[in-house]
Amino acid sequence: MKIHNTLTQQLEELIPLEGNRVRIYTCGPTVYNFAHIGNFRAYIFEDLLRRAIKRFGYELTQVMNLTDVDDKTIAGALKAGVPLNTFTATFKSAFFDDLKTLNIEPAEHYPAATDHIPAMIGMIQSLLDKKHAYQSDDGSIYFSVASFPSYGKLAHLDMAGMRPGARVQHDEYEKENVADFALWKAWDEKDGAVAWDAPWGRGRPGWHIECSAMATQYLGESFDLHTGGVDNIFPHHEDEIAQSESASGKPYVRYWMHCAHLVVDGRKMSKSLGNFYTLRDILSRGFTGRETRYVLMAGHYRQSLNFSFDALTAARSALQRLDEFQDRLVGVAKNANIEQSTLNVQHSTGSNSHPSLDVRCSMLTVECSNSLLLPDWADAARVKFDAGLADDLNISESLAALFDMVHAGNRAMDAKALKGEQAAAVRSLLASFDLVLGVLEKPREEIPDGALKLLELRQEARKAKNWAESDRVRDELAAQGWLIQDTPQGAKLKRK
RNA sequence: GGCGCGGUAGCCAAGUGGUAAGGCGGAGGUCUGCAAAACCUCUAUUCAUCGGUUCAAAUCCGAUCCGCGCCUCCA
Repeated sequence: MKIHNTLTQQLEELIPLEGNRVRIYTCGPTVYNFAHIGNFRAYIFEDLLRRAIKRFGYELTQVMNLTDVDDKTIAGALKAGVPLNTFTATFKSAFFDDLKTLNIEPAEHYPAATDHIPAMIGMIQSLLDKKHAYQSDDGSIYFSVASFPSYGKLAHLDMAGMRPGARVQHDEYEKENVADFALWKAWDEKDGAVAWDAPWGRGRPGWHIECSAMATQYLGESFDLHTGGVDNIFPHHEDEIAQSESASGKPYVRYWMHCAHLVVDGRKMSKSLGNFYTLRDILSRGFTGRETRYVLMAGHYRQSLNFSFDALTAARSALQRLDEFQDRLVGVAKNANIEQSTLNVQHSTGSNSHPSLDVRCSMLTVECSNSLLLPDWADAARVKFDAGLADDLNISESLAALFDMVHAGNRAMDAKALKGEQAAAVRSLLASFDLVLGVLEKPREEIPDGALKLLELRQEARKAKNWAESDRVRDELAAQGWLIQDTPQGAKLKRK
C-alpha cells in the first residue's frame, strides 16, 4: 500500500515500524461545538485509511484525541455558566453520535486532554531539563524553536525567510522568538477554575503538547502514521514534531498524511467564517448519514471537496442503484436455493462493530471459498478495487471498479448468465468491499402490514384485470410514501 | 513576498508519455394493462490558453490567464 507522505512529499510504501501493526494517531475534535462536515471529511478520510489498512492485512492501533481544554472550550463553558467538563461532555457525546451516524469505525483509544495532564507536565519538564523550553516572566513555558534546527521540515517552511507578521499577538512579547510556542499557559483570570498545578506554577497546557504526550503514551515515542487536515500541518504538527523529538531524542512519526479542505460554494469552510453545516443540519434536510458518508468519501482525500446538496442527491441515486443490484443478486441466489446463511455472512453491521480479526477471517474464508465461483468481471473488479485503495487511497478507482461490476453483473443477470452460487459469491465480494466503504449496507426497511395488505389487494385487482381498482390502490400506497416496483419476479414495495 | 495545490463533458471526478475510467444528470430503448421503478444503449476527436520536446502529450518543458490553501492554535 502506497501513501503520500507530507514529510517527503512523495508516495511511499507503508511499512510498519514494528511487526504487522500500524500505529496511527489522528487529530480529533475540539469539543466546544457540534463538529461540522468539514471536520467529518477528515474523520471519514481517516476511517477509510483505517479500513484500507486492515483490508491489506495489517493490525492497527488508532488513537484519536479529544481536545477538551483550550481557549474555546473555556470560553464556551464560561458563557454557558457550567464547569468545563460539563460543557465538553455534551459535545463529546454528540461527536460519538455523529460518528455512528456516519458509520465511522471506533478508534482503539479516545484520550481526552484533561485526563492526561500529568503526562503533559512530564514531557514539559523533560523539555525544560533539556533546555528546549524556557519560562517567560508571566510564568508560561515556551518551546524554543531555535533549539530544534530542523523546525519547519514538515511544512517545508524556511524559518529564516519568515518575517514576523501582523498576526503576532501583543501578549507574545515575552517570547524569545516569534515562532516559539506555548507548552504551558500560566493561569489567567479568563481561565476561571480551569487550572492544574505544575512544578513551575499553576496553569493549563498549550494545544500541541496534548497530542505529543498522548501519542507517546498510547503509541510510543516513535510510531507509524499521523494524520489530520492540511491546516494542521503548520503549526500544530510541526510543533508536535519539535517537542516530541526534542523530548525523546528519537524520530517521532514516520508517515504524515493530510487531507485537503472541504469547501462550500468554493469557499473554505471554517468555524470562524461561520459558513458551516453540521451533520445535524444535513440530517434535518432529509439526507441520511449514509448519503453524507458517500459524498465525503467519494473524492480523493488530497483534493479539495466542494460540498453541495446536489452531490447528496447524486449520492442518493448512486446508492439506490447499488441497493438494487444487491437485491437482484440476492434474488438470483435465492432462486437457486442458496442458503440464506451464505448470503448473510458479511460485514460489520452498524457503526459500533469492530470488524474484529474473527470477522475478518471468516470474511476472508468466505471470499476464498467463493472466489472460484466469481465470474471474471467480478474478479477483475476485486483486483481494480484493491489497486485503487493501495494507490494512496484512490477511492475513485475503487468506486469505478464497483460500478463496473454492477454494470457487468446486471448484464449477466439480464442474459440469465449468472448462476445462483455466482450471485452469492458476488454478493460476498460486495460485502467485503463494504468493510472498507461502509456505505453498501442498506438500512432495513420494515414494511408495515397495512402496506403489504394493500399490495396484495392490488395484485388481486390486477389478476382480475380491474385496472381502475389496481391504480387506486397504487395511489393509496403512494400517498403513504410507498412506490410499487413491478418486476418479472413480482411486485415489491420501495420507500419513495 | 515565500511555500504548496488545482483548472478534464451540464455537474462531480479518475487518469503523470501510447491515443479520454466511473458517478449524477440528459436522450433513446427493453419490460409493463398503463405507468413507475429497474435494467440496457448512447452521451468529451478532446483535457484553461499559447508555444516547445517526442514517432506519440490531458500527461514532460516554458510562458500566460484563472481559482484555492498555508505562512502562529481552523479537520
